[in-house]
Amino acid sequence: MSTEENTDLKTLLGALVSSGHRLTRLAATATDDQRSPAVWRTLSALSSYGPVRLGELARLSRVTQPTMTKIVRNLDDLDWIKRIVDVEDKRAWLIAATPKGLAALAEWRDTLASALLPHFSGLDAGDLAAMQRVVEILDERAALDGSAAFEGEIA
Amino acid sequence: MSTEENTDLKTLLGALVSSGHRLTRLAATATDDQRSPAVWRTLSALSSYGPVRLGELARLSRVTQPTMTKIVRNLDDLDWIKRIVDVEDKRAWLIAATPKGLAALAEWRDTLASALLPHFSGLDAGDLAAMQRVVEILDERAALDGSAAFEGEIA
DNA sequence: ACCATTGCATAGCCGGGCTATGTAAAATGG
DNA sequence: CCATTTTACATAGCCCGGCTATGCAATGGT
Repeated sequence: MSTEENTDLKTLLGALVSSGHRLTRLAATATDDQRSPAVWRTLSALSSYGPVRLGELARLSRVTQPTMTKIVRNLDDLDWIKRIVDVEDKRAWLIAATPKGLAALAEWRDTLASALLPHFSGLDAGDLAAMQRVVEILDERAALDGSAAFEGEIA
Repeated sequence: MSTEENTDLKTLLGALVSSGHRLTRLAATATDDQRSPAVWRTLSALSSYGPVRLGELARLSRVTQPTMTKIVRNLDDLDWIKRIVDVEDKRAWLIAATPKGLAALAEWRDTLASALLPHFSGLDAGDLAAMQRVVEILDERAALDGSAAFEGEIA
């Protein structure tokens, strides 16, 4: 991979992050959403990884443990997660999404996507394919396990 | 556009927003960044639109005016923006990015993108093209003017 | 048994979000 | 011209998600 290609990828990555920020605000204003990205991100992680320790959930979400403690307390109040005693370690909690939480996540996605639809009308099949591919790339590369595993393979 | 295609686009949009959240956290942890997405988003908007009123900047960024007042005060303290008296209206300020602010934005993008590169190694030209296209779509559709203009054209 | 490490909660701070309110300037209408 | 309404921004207060630092209890190692 030449320097020029690296520069192109670099430029793209910077632009992708910026565009993502913009999309985040669009998403926040497109619906009367009372919850933050952190809530959905956390529920999404629980949905993907199943019950995990609070500290591990923090790691997966790339936030510090006290931050995750706060988020989890919030989700607990909503009955969107439940705490499970980790029988192997009395210090630890396993955090699991409840059916109510998963339903809320699904509903959020649906409501949000519906609200965003008008902003993205008129895209052709090629555009959809591009979006699909980028989602795949991000899910693979921005996920902690995926990223770590990939680096392991290269190194 | 059939219902099925709408469903696919809906699913994609929801996934894209989620993936974007994940990328945001990756970006936040990939660098020792002391500034938030709001700072960069605002500087980026000023870079794109040139000097605008504080209220208009809030609108462009999809946040409320008091929020933007805070962000602008922050940027002002850093000498990354300057306030310009709007000669047409004594109540209003024009907010412009300073060269120092624009340099900081460019440096952030470079530093961030460099830090992200290892996570995204091994992508092929098709992947880059997909990312390029998605950035274009988001910039066009998530931007306030672009989105509004497009809706106007359809209606 | 003792000590270091680990897991989570708490404390404190900051900034970005919001709604509500206040002040001054500008626009509007009689 | 003047009273009223609207507009532009600042301030206040609240909440939440970030962080670092610290505390307490459990666990692991020697």
